[in-house]
Amino acid sequence: MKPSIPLAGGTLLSQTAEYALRAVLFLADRDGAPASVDEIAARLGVPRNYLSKTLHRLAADGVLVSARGRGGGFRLAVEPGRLTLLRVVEPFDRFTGERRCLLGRAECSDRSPCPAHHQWRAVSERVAAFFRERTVADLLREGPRTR
Amino acid sequence: MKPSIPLAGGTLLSQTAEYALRAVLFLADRDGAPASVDEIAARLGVPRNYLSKTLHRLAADGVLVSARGRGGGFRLAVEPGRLTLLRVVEPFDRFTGERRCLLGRAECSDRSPCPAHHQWRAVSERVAAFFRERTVADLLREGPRTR
DNA sequence: TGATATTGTCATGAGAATATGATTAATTGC
DNA sequence: GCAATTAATCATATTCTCATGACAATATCA
Repeated sequence: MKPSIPLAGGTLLSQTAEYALRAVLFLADRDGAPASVDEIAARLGVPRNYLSKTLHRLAADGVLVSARGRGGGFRLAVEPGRLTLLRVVEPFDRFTGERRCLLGRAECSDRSPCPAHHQWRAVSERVAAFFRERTVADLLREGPRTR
Repeated sequence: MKPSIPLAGGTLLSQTAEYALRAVLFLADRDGAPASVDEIAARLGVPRNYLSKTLHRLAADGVLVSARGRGGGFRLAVEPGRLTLLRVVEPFDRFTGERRCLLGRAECSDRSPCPAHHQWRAVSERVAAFFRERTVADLLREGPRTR
């Protein structure tokens, strides 16, 4: 298996979700022109058949469109500016907003929080919001928008 | 295996690291008095032998102190105010600061960034900073400090 | 010394994530 | 219709995570 190449964001994304995101960004850069799995896999340096399944899944979810035969391949099914990162990533990594209480309290919610609740919530919500709100176009646009 | 109970931080921590963190928080609350694996496992509702290995690892890393025999158990080896979350979590989840370029650019660094670089860095660095800078005491202290 | 409590270690297993290779199915161009 | 191209699928392998159960090692107490 892959030895220990660090994931793109620490522990933020599984390998599969990272492949998906990178493939989508690659396709978004080509603006409409379809690319074959072979080409994408070679460009990204990821295993071909594994990527194939991943892309197939994205197509099933309406993120990509696939076409067989000559001149076929994959292309975006959604305009980059309307495609959130969450849509790309959620078929592979479950990004439930749910959190479990770190202190193991039976009762731990926004209304009756344990001491760690708000701090913990703040970080994980920040990450969730990033994927929920940023679009593929945002990532390709230079502006930092570091918020 | 565990079916689909959401992890404590979305995808931020592995199950193992979450066990470790919760155990450490539990111990920090007891202020010095050692607790046995049996007790901790029962309280947290996590598998006993698995937790045992996890705690052993923390002891080997100097985060906990273990003692066998009657009256033994585990206790913190470090004052909660000086124990960062990173020290608790890093034996299990690699939290390297490294990131891989999402666009697959050969050259992608802070100095010559791809368009996605800064935005991606901002999120993952936010998470890394949380673990690096917050201490166990911080999590037990009520204050939101939501920064 | 012997009973008991406790951590430490080992063997093993199920299941998920990741990966590879071979084959099948659909589409296009000639 | 035939060859080429390309996605889709299938079978299988490898490695990692999470977990369980048994037992060994060590410390305490009476």
